[in-house]
Amino acid sequence: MRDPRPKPPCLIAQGLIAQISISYPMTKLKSDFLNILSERGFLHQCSDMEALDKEAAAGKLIAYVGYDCTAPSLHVGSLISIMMLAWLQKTGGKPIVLMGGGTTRVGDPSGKDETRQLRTVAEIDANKDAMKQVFSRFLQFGSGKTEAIMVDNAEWLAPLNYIDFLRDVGRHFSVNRMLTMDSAKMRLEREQELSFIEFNYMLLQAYDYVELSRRYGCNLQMGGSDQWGNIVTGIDLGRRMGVKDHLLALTCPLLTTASGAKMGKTASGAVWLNEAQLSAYDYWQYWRNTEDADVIRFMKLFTMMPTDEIQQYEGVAGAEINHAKQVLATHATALVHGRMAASNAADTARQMFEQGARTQGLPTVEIEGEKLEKGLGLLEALVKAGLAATNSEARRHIVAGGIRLNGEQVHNDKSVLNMSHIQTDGALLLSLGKKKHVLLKPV
RNA sequence: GGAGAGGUGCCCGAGUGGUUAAAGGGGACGGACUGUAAAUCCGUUGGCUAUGCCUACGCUGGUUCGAAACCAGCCCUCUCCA
Repeated sequence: MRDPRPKPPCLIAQGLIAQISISYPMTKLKSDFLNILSERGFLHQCSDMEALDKEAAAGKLIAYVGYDCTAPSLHVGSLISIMMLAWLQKTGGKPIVLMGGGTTRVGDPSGKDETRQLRTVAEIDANKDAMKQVFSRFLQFGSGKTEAIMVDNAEWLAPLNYIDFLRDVGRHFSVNRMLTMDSAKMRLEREQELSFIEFNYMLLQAYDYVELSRRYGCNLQMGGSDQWGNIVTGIDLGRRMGVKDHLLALTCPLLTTASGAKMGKTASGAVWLNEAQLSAYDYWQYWRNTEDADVIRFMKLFTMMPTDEIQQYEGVAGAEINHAKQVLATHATALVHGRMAASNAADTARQMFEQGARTQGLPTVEIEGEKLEKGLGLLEALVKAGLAATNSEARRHIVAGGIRLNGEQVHNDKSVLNMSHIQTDGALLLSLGKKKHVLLKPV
């Protein structure tokens, strides 16, 4: 689509985050919402900063973020947008959590190298149900003015009729323009396939925005910077389809660590928010291992710590930065798993790493007592504990000197575990490297 | 529909009949050093009941003592043409 409007003055080039604070010094922002977001480093691009500030100050923001149901849990990558919704609610706006029950059936090509396999509807629905729970930790749901609501775009997308949709919505889209958008351009440049179904994703997301605006008066869509194209397309579509509200777009930067790695990926996969996918202890560990250079930035983004408190940690080093990481981990974990779980994780880690003492708080795996009495091969035990994917991998870890049993390095890959290895706490401890520990408990 | 190029391990990418479980790089993991950080250095990186066996270079067959490599058919991607 052509955009007939002159570009809003605040529309900054991608990647030039710093410009926001230059062109919009904090004193000029009237709303708490934008002041907080700006101060904490959430802002990347905005379609009309002045209008957004005005609406926010007047308490008239109704904003949505869409989440596709591609996995049984959200992960750290989605956390930043959840935080934006939480801040919105705290500052008098109304958050809408949009579950992509419909759009996930199509698949978003944005930022993806290649087509992902289509998911079954049953899988999508199961994912959706599992994903929901985490939002209640961050948002107050209800029907009040600032209470959050959750909707599923399958509600209006699933019943769409193809011909009607083409005539009502499709005619507003220019393929010429769509091909120039980042999501499509990347595939085209890399000579990778972009299937028609994915190509349609943009239309559906644009239509979502229109529908949410009609149904709930939604006037702001937020998301990661990779969503910019989809979001402004929605704004455009809204104008063409006669939406009266002034629709707005706001994106946050796509986060990488100071050394350039994508946020939220570890060896064992994504950093999931649901306990079922990743224990609170491991979640705490993820944040504990933050790089020095990221601590302050992450405190601002992933905790609700007041900024003056965060400032105390600015520029610290050595033992102090280590302490700061613990504070970060505990605050971040408390948001997702609750205060209890967070402080338990912190205690467990303190005992394990600082005192070298094992505790019951470590991830625990149950094994058959009978098997242990007969003698359980170390390789099998490591696989059972989840410390190795296969016997061969377990063997390699042992040979490399990465495995410890009750704190003692093991060198023999033929070692056998039995009841004599059980310690007074009724379990035995297997460790991989310095950081991964699992208690094996006979049942 | 026609012509050409291509499909190799988690990713990129070399290999065009025989020590090829497949060079090199990236990533990841382990070790050393540290602060549970970063950087650096070293090692590992298909599976198994393991001096051997099985699986693997898009799929299916074929040629051969022997195939990722040669042949045929099919599938998929890209480029140009219609």
